[in-house]
Amino acid sequence: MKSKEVEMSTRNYWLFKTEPSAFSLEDLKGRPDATEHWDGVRNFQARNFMRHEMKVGDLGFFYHSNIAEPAIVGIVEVVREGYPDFTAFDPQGKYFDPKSNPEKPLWYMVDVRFVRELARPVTLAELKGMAELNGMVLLSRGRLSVQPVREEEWKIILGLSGTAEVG
DNA sequence: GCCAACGTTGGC
DNA sequence: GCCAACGTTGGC
Repeated sequence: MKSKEVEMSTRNYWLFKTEPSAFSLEDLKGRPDATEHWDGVRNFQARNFMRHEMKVGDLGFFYHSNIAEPAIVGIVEVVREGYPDFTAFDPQGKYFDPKSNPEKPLWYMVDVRFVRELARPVTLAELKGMAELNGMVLLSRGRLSVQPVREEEWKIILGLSGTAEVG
C-alpha cells in the first residue's frame, strides 16, 4: 500500500493540442469556469490517456498547432477524469461516430480548466533546438493530439517560458 | 497550398 | 492477417 504522501505527490503532465482557429486558449478562458470538455478526440492512443491515465489535478500544456508558429501557450488542469465523449452520439455533429453509443461508448474525454498563460509562448522551433527535449513525444509523434510530458520536460519548458511553477 | 507521416479501412 | 488505398494531421 502506498503512503498518502506518495499518492499526493504523484502528478502526471500532459500536452493538449488544438488548432486555435477551432479552439484557442482565449476560447477556454471565456468558457464558464474557464472549463471545457476535451471532446472530438478520435485516436485510440489519445483516448486511452484520457480514459485511464489522467487524474484530477494533473497539469497539461496547451499547444496551438497548424499555425505559422506552433507553440505551447498555456497551462490547463484536469478537473474531471475520463468519461464518454457524447459528441460521438450526435448524428448531426461533426464528431459523430456510429460505432459509439451511450450503452457502449467508444470515445472518452476529460474536462480541463484554464490555469494560466505562459509568460511567453514556447515555440516548436525552440523545443526542437534543445537537446534535453529531443525525447519529447511532440517531436517524435507529431500527430498525437493528447500526449504525456515528462516531469523534467515540463520543468525545462516552464523555465524557458519564464513561467512560475504551478501548485 | 503542398506533402510527408501515419492511422484507418477494406479487399483479398 | 497483409497491405494498398485513402483520409487526416500538421509542419513548413
